[in-house]
Amino acid sequence: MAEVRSPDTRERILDAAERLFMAHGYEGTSMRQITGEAGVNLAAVNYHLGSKEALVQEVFRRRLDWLNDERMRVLNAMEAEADGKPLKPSQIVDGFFGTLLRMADDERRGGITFLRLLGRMLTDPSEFIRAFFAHEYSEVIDRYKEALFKALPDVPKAEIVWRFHFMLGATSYAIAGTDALRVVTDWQIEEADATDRLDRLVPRLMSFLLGGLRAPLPQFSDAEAVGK
Amino acid sequence: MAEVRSPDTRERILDAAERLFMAHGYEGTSMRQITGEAGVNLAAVNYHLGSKEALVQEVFRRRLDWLNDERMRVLNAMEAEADGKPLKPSQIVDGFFGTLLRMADDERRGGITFLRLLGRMLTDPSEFIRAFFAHEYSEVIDRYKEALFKALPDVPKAEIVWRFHFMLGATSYAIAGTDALRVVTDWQIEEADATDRLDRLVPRLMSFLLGGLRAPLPQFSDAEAVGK
DNA sequence: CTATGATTCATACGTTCGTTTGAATCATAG
DNA sequence: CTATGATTCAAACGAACGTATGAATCATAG
Repeated sequence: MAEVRSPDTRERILDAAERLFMAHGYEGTSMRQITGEAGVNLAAVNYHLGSKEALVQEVFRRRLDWLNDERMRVLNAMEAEADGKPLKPSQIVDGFFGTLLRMADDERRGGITFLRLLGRMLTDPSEFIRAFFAHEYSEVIDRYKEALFKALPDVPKAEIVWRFHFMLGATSYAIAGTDALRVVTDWQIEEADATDRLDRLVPRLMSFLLGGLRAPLPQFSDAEAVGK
Repeated sequence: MAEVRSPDTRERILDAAERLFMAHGYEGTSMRQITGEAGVNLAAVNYHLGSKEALVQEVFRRRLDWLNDERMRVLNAMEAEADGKPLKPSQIVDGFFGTLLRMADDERRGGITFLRLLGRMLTDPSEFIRAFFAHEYSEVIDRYKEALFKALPDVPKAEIVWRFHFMLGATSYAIAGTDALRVVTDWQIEEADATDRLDRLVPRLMSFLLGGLRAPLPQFSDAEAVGK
């Protein structure tokens, strides 16, 4: 009885799917494109993965399992070192977002391709993709929120949850890097290389996130009188 | 010779497409779904709009034209009032993002449905959609960036451009409102109504954006220390 | 009224989609 | 060697896709 050994066909499918889903989205990528780019037979996806839905879930799972384990490991280590005292907000933000962003330099973990894929898919409309993320992320999100509650005891919990949401948005949009609105313009030479660009992004994004997290609490104008 | 009168068929198609693109994305929505929901014949889309690509562009154009005109109008009014002096960053942020967010209450402008559609589509991978946004937005983006440069003369321009990018990301993710990671949890009662939720979001988001915009400049680890 | 052009309609075209099938090929155990 | 199960392969399936066609229907001008 031969055992389920599965050569690199499966991995080549996942790699090709990762690239193509990043470039064209889930619905915009066909099985024929994937198997063509991977250099395998069309039927190989259904044989090794089962279906297109199972494929995209596996594309994320093989990266997110490591990422969220690492986030947990980092948080546990920081909390052990702090010995019961609250962590600094910057530590927590770095543990969650910094750990993600450092994946860009690690080609074994998908590198920048996976980061951009994740940034785009977090707002993907497909119901089963949203449900998958919610399940995959709930534990680590809860732990980091608790750490922030403890680090910022004077800020209402609801406020922290909102700001966590905003930080996620700024990060996922930044790493998606679509430049949909061509925000980065001519006189910014750069655009050298995607990885290189991310090196310069990370410290800037972290400053922005911390600035937003520690911003003064909003003033609610009575009767919702708009602004100003 | 009868003139091109076009009853409300065209509008009903655009309304249905707006809802369905918001819920299922561009590639995930079929012409048959759209015409079914609109209660019109399948061929009506190609007759009134030409093609699916032209349809989605018109869905955005009928809202974005007004939005970006309004943003221009607000900025011009503020600058006229300031009489050459720099504006306050909070004014500029409110002019750009506040004007967008206030569309949520204006059902004639698409309301929250259009806001969520826009938030999701800004990271859509389709090439022609990105090109469309870049063209549609470039003028107003440039004007607001210039206003920020003037308002924050001590901050390097590149830094402001990055932070504009981050603000866009936080905003589009927030209004997309997918809750992909179920950030808003149980003990937050709410979830009453989508519009109601947005009322509470706006002041919080504005505080966050301003906090991020005015955050201390990032410290670059030596080697390649870029700006500052 | 009739005539004209705008709009709607049922239907079909050709293509591409995700998936399945069954035979061919490969690797390994006995 | 043969036997067995894992893997690959070419081919096809039915369904759904975006689009096009030409006749029917409608509104209005003369």
